[in-house]
Amino acid sequence: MSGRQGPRGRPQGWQAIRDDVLARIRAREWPPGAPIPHEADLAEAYGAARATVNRALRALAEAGWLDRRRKAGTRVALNPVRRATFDIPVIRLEVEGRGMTHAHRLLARCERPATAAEAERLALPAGATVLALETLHLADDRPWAWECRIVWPKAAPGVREADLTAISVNEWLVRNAPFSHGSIAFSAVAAGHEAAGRLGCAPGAALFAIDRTTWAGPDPITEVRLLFAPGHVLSSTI
Amino acid sequence: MSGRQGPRGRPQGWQAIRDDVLARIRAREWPPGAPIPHEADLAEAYGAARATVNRALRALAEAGWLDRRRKAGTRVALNPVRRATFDIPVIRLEVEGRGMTHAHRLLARCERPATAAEAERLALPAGATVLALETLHLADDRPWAWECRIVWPKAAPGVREADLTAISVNEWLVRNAPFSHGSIAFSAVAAGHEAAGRLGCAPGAALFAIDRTTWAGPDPITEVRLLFAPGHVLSSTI
DNA sequence: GGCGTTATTAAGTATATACATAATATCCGA
DNA sequence: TCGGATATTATGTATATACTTAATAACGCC
Repeated sequence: MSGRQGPRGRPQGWQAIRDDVLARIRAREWPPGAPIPHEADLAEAYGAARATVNRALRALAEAGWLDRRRKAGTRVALNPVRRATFDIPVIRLEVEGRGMTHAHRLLARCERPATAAEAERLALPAGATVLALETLHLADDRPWAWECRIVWPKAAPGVREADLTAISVNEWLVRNAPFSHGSIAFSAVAAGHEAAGRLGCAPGAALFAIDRTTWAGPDPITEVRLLFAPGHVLSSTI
Repeated sequence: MSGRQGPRGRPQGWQAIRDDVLARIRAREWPPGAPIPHEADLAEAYGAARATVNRALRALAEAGWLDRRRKAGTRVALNPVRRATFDIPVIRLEVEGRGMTHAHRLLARCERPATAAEAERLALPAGATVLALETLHLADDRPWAWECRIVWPKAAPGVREADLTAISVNEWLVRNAPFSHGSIAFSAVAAGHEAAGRLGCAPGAALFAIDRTTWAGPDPITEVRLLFAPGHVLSSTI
């Protein structure tokens, strides 16, 4: 949490109000569940306009510290749900961001009809053909992540023609097939024989997995499972 | 992405501007890296005040779609970094949210000097005494997560006296020792013998792990490792 | 007392205006 | 031509004002 800095490194303006309110919440001056003064009162107390106070309180509400409802007023959140946010960049950038060099190999590429399960999950029309791709991402020439993906070419025009050995599907899609929404799930899975072979680890090793599905409006673009080499850690600050 | 709804379910006001700008970005009318019109121009184009346009563009910048810099103007983000945000509630609420009943058992509790590694990680004073706790969380009477935690009582006054069999440490800390910041990391680890025993799974099974450290200003509050029973999935929408 | 209508309230949004700030662009002198 | 001072510019923030909206509270009727 930062902001415009005043003479002694303290934020000014709405960020100062935000920080002061947060300090009072932390100090239990306004305990969880308790209502805090109205915007108008706070505005007067801080000698600021209501819009400025609104900006500060809105920021705290977005961060999960306050619950705000029209007419009901503003209350300190009862269950201080903390949000962890993870940036999900292109794999290449993730690797390079750790000071390693990235490379990828397109291990397999074929067009085939979607399986029943895939068609179900992605709401694909019956008998739809998908592009199935298998990519190995390398960091400093060592296996980093194994990517198994299906793409629905209808929702990603141009994939068929793209040279996916030069640019990874991952990156191609990010740049050429913007999605409107999707889901992401993290889990831990035991390496199967195939994964173990790809990633150069023992079968049964604990692997970090990311499953992601993305959509462009009503159309599914892609579904992917990423299995990372053992030891992978996804971290963030809260 | 939602907002105030107009007659046909379409957002109004600044959210309409946000959605329109986003649509143009998606349609490549403003391709990645390209500058978009100035706030003042957009305001005129949309027939709105600059503050309203500002609100819309700020929202898109926070979501990672735009890069904004004073004087330099506003550009479509070159690397559309998508952010996944996870709510990190109290474990009890997470379990109950899935329609199961939560219970916990305090397996161990002792006060001991911090190990060298712990003191290092948490910047504890030499020879500091920490409270070490081991808790098993149950969902519908089946193991859900195994929690190994150390707490620095100095930064969490009252923990020593708290009845941690009635309320889990997890929840006690959330309610009584608000933190200012911290770190969180997700990974996959193989179950050791102890974890396997606690969670009722085979040794070597792939477990989803969350490591978290929280601070109250300069003081470390707690460090915890959560190992979830096999099959645990952390999901979110993006 | 129970229930539906109305009044009130506090947040949400929109606007015009003004000034601040951080980059960039320009200019000018050595 | 280089480097530093200066002007310019787009965003960032603050303000007063006004109106909207959702939810609660009050009211009055039956």
